[in-house]
This record gives sequence, C-alpha cells and structure tokens, in this order.
Amino acid sequence: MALETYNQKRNFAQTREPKGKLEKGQHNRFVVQEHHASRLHFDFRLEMGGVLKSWAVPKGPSFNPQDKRLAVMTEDHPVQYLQFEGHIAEGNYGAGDMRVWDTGQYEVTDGSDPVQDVNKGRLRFRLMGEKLHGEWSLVKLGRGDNQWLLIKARDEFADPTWQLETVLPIEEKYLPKATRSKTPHQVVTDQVTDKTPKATRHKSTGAKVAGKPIPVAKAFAAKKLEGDVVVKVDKHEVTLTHLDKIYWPDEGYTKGDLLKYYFEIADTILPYLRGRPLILKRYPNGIQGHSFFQHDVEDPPDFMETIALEVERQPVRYALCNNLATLLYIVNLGSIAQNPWHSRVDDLHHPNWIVFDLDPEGQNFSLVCQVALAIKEVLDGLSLESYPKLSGSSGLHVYVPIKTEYSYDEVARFAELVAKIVNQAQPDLVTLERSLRKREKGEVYLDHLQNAEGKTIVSPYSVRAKDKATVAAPLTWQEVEKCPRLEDFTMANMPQRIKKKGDLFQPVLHNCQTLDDAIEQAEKLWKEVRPKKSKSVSR
DNA sequence: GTGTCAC
DNA sequence: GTGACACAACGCGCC
DNA sequence: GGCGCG
Repeated sequence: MALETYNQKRNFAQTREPKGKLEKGQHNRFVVQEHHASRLHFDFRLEMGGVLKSWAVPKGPSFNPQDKRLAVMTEDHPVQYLQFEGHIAEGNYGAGDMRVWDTGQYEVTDGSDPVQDVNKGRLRFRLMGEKLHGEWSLVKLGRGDNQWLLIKARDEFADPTWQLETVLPIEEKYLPKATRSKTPHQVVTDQVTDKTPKATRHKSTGAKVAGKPIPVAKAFAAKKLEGDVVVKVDKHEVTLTHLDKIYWPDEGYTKGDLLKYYFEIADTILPYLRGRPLILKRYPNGIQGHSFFQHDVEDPPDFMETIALEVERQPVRYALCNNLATLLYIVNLGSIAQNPWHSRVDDLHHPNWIVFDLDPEGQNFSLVCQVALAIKEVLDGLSLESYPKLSGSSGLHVYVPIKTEYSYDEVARFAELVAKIVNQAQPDLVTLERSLRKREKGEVYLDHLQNAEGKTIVSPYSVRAKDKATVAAPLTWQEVEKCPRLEDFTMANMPQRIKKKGDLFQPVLHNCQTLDDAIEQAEKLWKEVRPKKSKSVSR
C-alpha cells in the first residue's frame, strides 16, 4: 500500500531498482544517496514502518546549523533501496547515476514513534553514519504539502565550515554556463545547486528591502500610509513596517496613523522622554492583540541610545528615547504609549517629578476630578505648583515637578504624607487602600506608591491602547474643574490642541521646586489633623 | 524537486 | 521537449 | 514585530 506510488513510477523490466514490498522488521537505518538525475540532488531516507521515508534534498545535508536545506518529500521507497547503487536507464523515472553517499543507523531523539512524528511534520533524530553524525531535524513547512527543511541541530558535530563532497564527479551539465569547462570538482558549491540569480542571493531573510529611504516629512505627507517604508531621519534610516495594519479596529486607525501622530508631536513629547529609561509595552497587532512588556532591547539600532542597568545581577539594556528616529522605531515595534522613569540617566536615583495617580476604579470620573482638586488644594497649601493630566485610560495624574536632588525614598515618604492628608480631608472620596476588596464604593484610589525607582508612568502626549485612541492629555486646572471627558482628547485632535494651547506641561520640566519647606509643613500639618488612633489603642 | 514560460 | 529561470523560510515561543 | 530555534 505504502509503496504503490513507488511501483507505479517504475518499469521493473528496465530498471534494476528493487521491487517495492513492505518489510516486517524495524531496523532504524538511514541512507543518503547521491542522485545524478535531471538535477543533481541527494535522497535522504529513514527506515520506518517497513519502508524508507524519503526526501529529495537538492543541496544535500549540511553540518552548518544555519543552513536550512529544502527537503521535498517523495514517495516511500522499499527498505531494499538502502543498498541500491547503479545507473537508471534513460527514459526511466530518476534516470541517471545513483550512489550511496552515506548510510548508518538513526534513532529518534525523544524516543517517540518516528512514523507519528512524520505525520506531525516534526522529526528530531540522531544520525550515526559514516559521514553524518549528531542531532538533526526535519520540519514540515506550511505551504505545499511535501516541503520540509533539513536542519543540523546545534551540538558538538555542528560545523559551519563543513563542505559537502560528492562521491562521483559533477557532470558539466549541472554547472552554470559561466563556470563550465573549469574542472568540475567534487565540492558542491552554491553555483551547482543554487539557481537563484546573484542579485537576489544573500539578502538575509530578516532584512527585507523596503525600497530607498524617503525623507521622513515627505513620507508622512503621503495621502495613504501603507506597506513598508524606509524613512530618512537626520542621518538615520528607520524602517517602518505594516503601515496599514489596523491598530484600533473600531476607529479604523492604523499603525501608520499612530506613527504620523508621533511624528507630528515629536517635538512636544520628546522632552518628557529624553534620558529616561523606558519600559516598552508592545502591541504588535494593535490594541486588541497580544501585548507584552520589554525591558531589554535586544540589538538596538545605531541611533538608539540605551542604558545598561543591573537587574537581578543581569545587565538589562533599557531604551532611551532621545531622538525622533528612536521614537518612530519603538512605535513601529508596537509601543503605543511611552512609559518613562521618573528620573533621568544623568541622575538615576533622584526623580524630577512626584506623581499622584488617581484611579477611579469604576467610579464616576467627576469624583476623580474632585479628588485631584483636593490634592491641588493641599499642595497649594504647601506652596507647591502641581499639574494635572488625563491618564488617557481611566484616571488622572497630578505631577509635582521637583529639583533633581531628593531620593526616591524621600519623595515616596512625602507623597504618602500628602496622600494621607488628602485622605484625611476627604475621607469619603479617597481611599489609600491598595486591595480592591477593601475599597469602599464611591472612593477614588489615590496611588502614591508609583513614586519608586524603576517604576514608570505613561508620558504626557502618549496615545493609549484604548478605544478612541485616547491620549494622556495635560490639562489646565480650570479644565479639571469642569470635569472633562477623556474620550475628547485623542490622537485625532491632540496635534490641533497643542497648536492652539501649546504644551501645558512645560513647567513640569522647568519648575524645579524645592521640597524642604513642604516636607516640614506637611509633617506639621499631619500632626495636627491625623486621627488620634494610637491613643485609643493604648488605652 | 516542481512549475512555468519562451522558443 | 528542453533549457532557463523562479521558487524553495514554516510556526512557535520569547521579549 | 522580529529574532532565534527546530
């Protein structure tokens, strides 16, 4: 049954090849035959299920694990074919010389059933032949139903310098015209088997050619952003891919739209990113697709600066978004919102802003605005300017810019003190309770714990991976009083708003406030207002 | 190895 | 019919 | 999204 095709293809009056019949025993032998047929190729056969499972490998096996050799599965051959050598007469299937190139035993690596593995399209095995040794894999490809790859696994037998040699001399007919009459030799070079034109050869699979670089402004001036484009940014080239991929299915916004937004507001956002380690949260398939965090940027492009930080005794290279090229690069990777540290690399241990993160947790947004105003009132009382922004997600952030000289610990302590004071002033509105279960309904969670080294907060002007492509929008306090709607601040209208209002957050980078007095006053204030809990306990 | 196309 | 050329790098897990 | 792996 399994050998029907084999028998059909052959006229046994004319060929000395063995007749196909199933064999009982299971010996796990293999053979590689050098086959000088219409094309020179190598037949790779593994004994299993009473037949030889066979693949035609045009370039033959390679000990270089980086070579993935195309292996076309052909009809099962009878086990007697293991020994077959000779000349198949002209006019017959596979006409030409056949020699055993290598033979020996094999074993399936994980002890599973090789027939099943073949059916599954994945086979790993160890070869013990004269020439071939070590671990190999055969992996079935998706397209076509008989295309596989033969790959050498990385082990002690792997050898990138290895070169295949044929048993028989290579006939002139297999050589490209240009090379003919120059002593056909026994080393199978690329030229013998590689029929691809020189021009397209060696374009490494990863680096796709997306055309000539276009000046970035010109690229984004285009009516429609689609496909891939290489963009020239200053001296750098940035490849932008899948520009027409839908990132916001409901609105139809594409990755191209997102990139265009960041290009347009780059001058406004970059100051908030510059010098700050970034944690990338990537959505390669848009806001509804799978997302993941990336701390370490593997293989950063030349224009991207990074900082190596020790994390659990391992160096981790964090991205620094110091220029437009990097911004476009990380956005192209699916980094929709940008998440910088609170401190910069020139002074990593000292944050230059304090953040209060207000999370409504299902509450009415007007409550959030009330709490924000309560925070402002407390901060005003401590003579500190504060600046609100919509998180773009569901809450609100209040920033207090400070001099770069307070440790994260000092800042965290101060932030907690302020949070307690606000909580004391508005106990019905505010909770400091982290645990969701313990939070009362109608309370807004005031998170001050975000003020720690290594934590991040979504930067102003970041687009959020949320419906409507909402933006983390800086506001005026007057706007907070009127309780804005976050869906009114989006990627679609933010550039206009910036043109009209300028950058409302500019003081956050320049108003370097001193905390010393505020800390002193806050401590005093807290002593006055705090609940006298300790006394009731001790009583 | 297979498929397609020009001659 | 034959030779020249084109095609021949998948799916998964990880960050 | 893109790399390395089998």
